[in-house]
Amino acid sequence: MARDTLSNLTSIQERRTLVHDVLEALRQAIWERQLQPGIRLREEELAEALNVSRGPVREALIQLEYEGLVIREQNRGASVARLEREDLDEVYSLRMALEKLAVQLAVKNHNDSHLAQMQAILDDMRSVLDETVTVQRAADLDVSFHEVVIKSAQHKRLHHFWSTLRPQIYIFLLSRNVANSDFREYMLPWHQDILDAIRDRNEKTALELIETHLEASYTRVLVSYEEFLGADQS
Amino acid sequence: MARDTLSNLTSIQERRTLVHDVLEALRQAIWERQLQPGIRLREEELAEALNVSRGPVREALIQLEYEGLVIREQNRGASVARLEREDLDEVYSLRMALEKLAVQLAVKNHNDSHLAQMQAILDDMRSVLDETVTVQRAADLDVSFHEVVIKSAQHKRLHHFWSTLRPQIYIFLLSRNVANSDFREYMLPWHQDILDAIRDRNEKTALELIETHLEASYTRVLVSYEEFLGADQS
DNA sequence: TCTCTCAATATTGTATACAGTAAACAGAAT
DNA sequence: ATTCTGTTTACTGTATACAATATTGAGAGA
Repeated sequence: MARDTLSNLTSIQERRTLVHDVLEALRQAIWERQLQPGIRLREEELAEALNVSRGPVREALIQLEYEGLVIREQNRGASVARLEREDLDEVYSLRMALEKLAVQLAVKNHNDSHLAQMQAILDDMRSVLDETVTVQRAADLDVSFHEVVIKSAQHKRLHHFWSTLRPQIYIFLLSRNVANSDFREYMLPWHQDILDAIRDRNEKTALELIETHLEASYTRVLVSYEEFLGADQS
Repeated sequence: MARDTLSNLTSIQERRTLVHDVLEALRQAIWERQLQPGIRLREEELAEALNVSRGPVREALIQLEYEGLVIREQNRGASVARLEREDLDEVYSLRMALEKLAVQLAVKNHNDSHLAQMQAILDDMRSVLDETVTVQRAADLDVSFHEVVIKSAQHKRLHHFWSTLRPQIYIFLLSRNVANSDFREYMLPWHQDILDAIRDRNEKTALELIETHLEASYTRVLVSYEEFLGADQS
């Protein structure tokens, strides 16, 4: 069989494990607030609900603890993490440190594929300019752009650390009340500038941009997340 | 019963789980190179050797994967990670980013206990000035000083991330050929300066010091670790 | 009424047993 | 000889069963 025929086949979806499925289900449920902060996550209960055994559930909970979505205590089980204002501060300060390193490396190490991926996300943002868009969609676009920046740094550990932060970043972004003006005035131009600076290998500008951009993002999210926390109490 | 009576009791050693014991055993074995890079880590084999079941071993391997000491592949099991020169670069660049953030926060958030802990470690370093000292001991002192700096930042996630890096940092430090001159010319004065800057809340100096110090540490470790890798091949 | 003790219960920690996957090998076909 | 193919084998992935721990609540004593 000819080589090119083979390479035209869409690659087989890699075999997934139950841990993976459980992880996705739980993350999703936490993001959608079906599983609210503080709620206990009993291994057996989850296992029954998801039609798996305790093993995969347990491993998923371990992973979720790493991601900061779940708290586990010795002999006392797991519960959905309550993310307070201080957690927002921690996540964003760490994110800042990681992404600053990332753009510095991205300027040197990016390749055309990375640039294309970033551009594709920007195009997606542009295409939804005139539609009303869900918070999830907005958060997806935002997070995925930054993930490509991280990837273009070509630094395995950096990517891994950042990925660990991602689910929490996502939670905070979900508190925003997105409007179309967000995309027009904020998401699109900033990200475009960052992409340009990386493409032009302009380290200084890229650094300044990511710093200002993340500061601004933090300020906005701080407002909406505190609102959310306040509304939650009453 | 009086309050002070209670507070005088040394706190009960928290109940440890088998995962914890397995983790320590495996980390130690990897550090001591009893388990060499590339060697396969079969769950059942380890379980038998350590007299536990596969469950705790499996969880320990997951944790060790996070720490970068072990590689796990779908359906193909785990093996001891080979840390190459690029891994050294990754670990140190990340470490730099994290510790820079740490000292910035430490300057603001440290308390007297942290300063005392740092001073105690410096005293330990001073006390071994005239003895011959093992690499392990030198690495312990070095790493533990930096850990206190991280702790004094009072940033849970930062500490957690750094702790994940620690076992790898330790591996690299173990490649050094420590001499007493190291302590006299290098470990003691630099760490003392960093402590002073943190105590004096001098952010700028603290930042410059940690940066120069880690650069210097990287340069030294790079030499000894490449030597080690070279010797290993032949 | 309050505190203490002790059993009952619920839930995690651990062990064992079974199922599924992938590498390794031997034999057949070319 | 070499490539293919089926079978074996060794392991991880998953399920179930048992042990240990921590919380709860009821009853006894002050």
